[in-house]
Amino acid sequence: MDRETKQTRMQAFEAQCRSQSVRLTFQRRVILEAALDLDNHPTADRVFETVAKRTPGVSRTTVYRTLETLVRMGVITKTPHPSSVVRYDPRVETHHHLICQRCDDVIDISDARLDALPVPDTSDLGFEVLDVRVQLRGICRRCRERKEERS
Amino acid sequence: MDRETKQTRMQAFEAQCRSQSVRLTFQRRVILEAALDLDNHPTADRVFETVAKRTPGVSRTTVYRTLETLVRMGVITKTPHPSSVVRYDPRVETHHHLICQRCDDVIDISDARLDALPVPDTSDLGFEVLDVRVQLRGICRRCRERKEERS
DNA sequence: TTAAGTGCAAAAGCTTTGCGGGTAG
DNA sequence: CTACCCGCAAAGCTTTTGCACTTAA
Repeated sequence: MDRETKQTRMQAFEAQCRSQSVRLTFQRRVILEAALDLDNHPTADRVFETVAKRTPGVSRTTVYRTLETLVRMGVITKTPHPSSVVRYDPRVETHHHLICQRCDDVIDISDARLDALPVPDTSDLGFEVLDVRVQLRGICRRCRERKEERS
Repeated sequence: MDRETKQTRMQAFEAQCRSQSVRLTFQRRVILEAALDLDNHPTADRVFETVAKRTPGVSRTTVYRTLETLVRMGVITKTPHPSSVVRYDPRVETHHHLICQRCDDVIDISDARLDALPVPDTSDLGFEVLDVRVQLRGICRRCRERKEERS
């Protein structure tokens, strides 16, 4: 994420902490900074490693707890992923995913046409739709090349 | 899943086992049957419980291993889910999801208009798209009712 | 000052692995 | 017959919890 966007996001977070009386601690700032720097849907552990490199002493537990706090605040999100590890996503704006069926890798893409999809009516289910995202499921380049090798 | 569809699926599985020389064991049949009977993206553990009720003696390990085998064969899929537990899905045809941002619940929906979405061009990324699915992210009925209570 | 947050250690899930015995083809 | 599969027990990861100490407001 570019420096300017990141700075804006950090300021928004700080403002939100003040307005919601969530304590603005050193750890929370560092953890959010690390999350904003990681693309590709980092796990809590990857965020922990990044934080640990920059400022040793922050505990793994705090990283786990803080990421959940940030999700509840709406500052980051959890992203659906086929795997037994929670994935976080610092991108909060609408975007879409390529999902490899073979290696479970998830790649971000942007596509204006997909952003403009009409929202189907789900009022009969009582579900309030806030955001529409598309998954393109298939086989990624690496897996395709590997498959061709074998044949 | 209705009896007829299930029977067709079981027969297709058996045929695939023969053609790919995958051993057709008692356990594999029972585990696939249980998975086909479970909606709502069962975890391996839920499949295990269902199998255990019907035919005690099948081990949890075998359920974990077999579900992975079925995924590799393309008989079932893993479905992306925001949580630290793998979710399987017996539905292999295109369908879409409502994802609740508050409780992480994932609800299946069918929508012909969404099925017909144009496939964006991903050839520059070397990604081969096989299927397009949509996530409608928002708040489910139960969480909305709970929120209103609080206010 | 004090309620909220943190670190540590330990517990609690979920999933995988190694291995001896069993079985489908 | 024999390569593949199963069950068991144990290990390996990821995530959560309880509690005493620290700190932002």
